[in-house]
Amino acid sequence: MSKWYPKSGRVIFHVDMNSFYASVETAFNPALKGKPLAIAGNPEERRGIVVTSSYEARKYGVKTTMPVGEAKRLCPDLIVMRPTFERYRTASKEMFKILADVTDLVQPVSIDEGYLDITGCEAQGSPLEIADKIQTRIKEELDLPCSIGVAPNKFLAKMASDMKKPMGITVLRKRDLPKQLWVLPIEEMYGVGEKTAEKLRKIKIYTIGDLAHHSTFELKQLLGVNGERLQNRANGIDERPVDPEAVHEFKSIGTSTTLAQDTTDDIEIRRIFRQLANKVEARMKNKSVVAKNVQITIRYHDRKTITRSKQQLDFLETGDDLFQVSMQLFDEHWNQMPVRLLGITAQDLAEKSEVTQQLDIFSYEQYASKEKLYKVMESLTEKYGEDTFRSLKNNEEAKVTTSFQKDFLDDYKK
DNA sequence: TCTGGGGTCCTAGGACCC
DNA sequence: TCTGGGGTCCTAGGACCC
Repeated sequence: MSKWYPKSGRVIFHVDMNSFYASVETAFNPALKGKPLAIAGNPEERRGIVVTSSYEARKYGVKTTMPVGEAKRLCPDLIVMRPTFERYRTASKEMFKILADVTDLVQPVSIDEGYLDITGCEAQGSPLEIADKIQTRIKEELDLPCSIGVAPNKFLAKMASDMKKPMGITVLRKRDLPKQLWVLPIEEMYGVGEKTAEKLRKIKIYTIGDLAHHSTFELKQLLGVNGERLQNRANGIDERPVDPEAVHEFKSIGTSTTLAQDTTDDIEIRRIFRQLANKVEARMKNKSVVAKNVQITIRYHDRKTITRSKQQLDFLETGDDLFQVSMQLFDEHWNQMPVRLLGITAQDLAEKSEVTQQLDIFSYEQYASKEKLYKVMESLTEKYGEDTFRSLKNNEEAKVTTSFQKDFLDDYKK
């Protein structure tokens, strides 16, 4: 084994693209190079917040989620562009192709970042050499900057990639924690947001080091299971594997829109729900999934936001179904106040193929008689118990169903 | 200058069953 | 006669991340 690799444990990379949208636009149009650039929505439609900005713009104090008006005040020469997601998706695919050349153990976590587990890649060089090769290729082939964190686990790799930007490579080993990690203010820790930082400061935790050394009992009381998890991470403990399959295991598909103007108009609201339903349908079709639960989101004039959801008896897949359920939820729960945002989310998703197969088993057309179907259902209950039988009907154990079908059901079929 | 849109995970209460 | 404790499902909301 190469002397560069630890004798035990893993070597994890976190690759983080620097100001991704802005960088892609600049690669696409080099005339933008060196200019203060912000990618943002349209202020006329009340979508005018900065999504990403170039480093030149950041020098002026331009930040993500800042309203465009404010950003322009801070930086009068700011170039503001609408996002072009197709471009970002293309660039993202190319970037992940380069990562896949190093190892199969790549876990994309968003359009512009991912983890790699390069344990056992000695043949390709030391971790630093591999990181450098990745960074150089992404720069030369795609003209895009990235930062890479190199560490024994995901959390440390994530924190490390954040330490030198743009175009940094940072190694963070266990022995580096006191000097590199523990000195950071608590709000810079991944997983600690505004609310948690506030709670932690109240018990005199100001740095990641303070968190690492605090009473675990008190942290659990304050933050539940998250307290212990955050403390473990602060101590450099994080066993989560790099999972290349995780990207396929999505749990919901949703879309929402902020209205150009608040409204109480029934017709307008129906029209918007219709559009949202169609959009969700298209994305569900694209992934070949169906949904057992539908959730709507209503944000009112005062930004107060409610969600309402309903579990369905059957799996839903058409835009019509989504629209009907959404309108029903809306009519039941809308308080008649002006609406700012509306959304639909399909939840409890299942593969369409599995559900279809599952439905087959319980649809009696394929059996010689109704009695035979009943017999099958009885046997299923006997074999698996009532709870499992219910699960089968709910398609939670399609695999059991499949094996059952093989050694049992055939006898009863036509 | 007023705060987008896409997600995940966790918590907590009530219903219901055993 | 009015009472335990455990487990799961459903619903709503909150925190966090990019």
